[in-house]
Amino acid sequence: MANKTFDLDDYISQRKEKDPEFAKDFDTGYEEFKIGMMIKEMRLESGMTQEQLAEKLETKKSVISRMENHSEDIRLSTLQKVASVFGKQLRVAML
Amino acid sequence: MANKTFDLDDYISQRKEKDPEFAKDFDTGYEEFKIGMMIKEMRLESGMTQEQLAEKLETKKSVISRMENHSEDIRLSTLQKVASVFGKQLRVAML
DNA sequence: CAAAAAGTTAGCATATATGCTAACATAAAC
DNA sequence: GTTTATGTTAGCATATATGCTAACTTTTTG
Repeated sequence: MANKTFDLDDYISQRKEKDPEFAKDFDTGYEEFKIGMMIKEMRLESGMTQEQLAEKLETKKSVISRMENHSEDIRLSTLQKVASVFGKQLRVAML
Repeated sequence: MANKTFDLDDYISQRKEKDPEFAKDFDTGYEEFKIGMMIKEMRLESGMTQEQLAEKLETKKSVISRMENHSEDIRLSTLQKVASVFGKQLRVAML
């Protein structure tokens, strides 16, 4: 799983099958919820604590917690910073 | 071309080959520049003026121009609104 | 259990995306 | 070449993402 491609929509659809509660939240339109999930997944995969991620992003753990849990929106530049910490490239597409 | 998948990185690399000036701008790190290009491409493909797009987004044409040309960053929610106007789904991935 | 580590939340400060107007520039239409 | 449509930019107002601290909760470790 170290170098997997994390596709958000795939993740969502798979998880919706297994977890009806999750599906409900997502369908209600909590878009940022999934981004937070994504960030958390990547952090856990890389074995980091919130504080370690925060250090790499030159911020504080409270900021990471907010991003993962209940931030309402996020800037593209912030997502890019996060991606780069994980050695990933951010890709944005409309399809 | 009506329903094409617009992959940003592919677009960038293709264009860099043909247009060294563009490549220079991109490599300098103007990340938002490419998002603006993407929005403009989609608008033109759908045959809209900036003003028409602005109306659908309930804003003004000056906002669209700024987004397309020299905005420095953009919120994910804004990108989602734009995508939905074009009947597209926004996809974000780190890979 | 007790202590330590990790994560959460509230509240406020600051930076910046977005909203808007108005003046201007450029291109299209006639 | 003069309207008309379209696009650009500057300046300012407003909304909100992000930064930070401190108190708290939860989990982990011994």
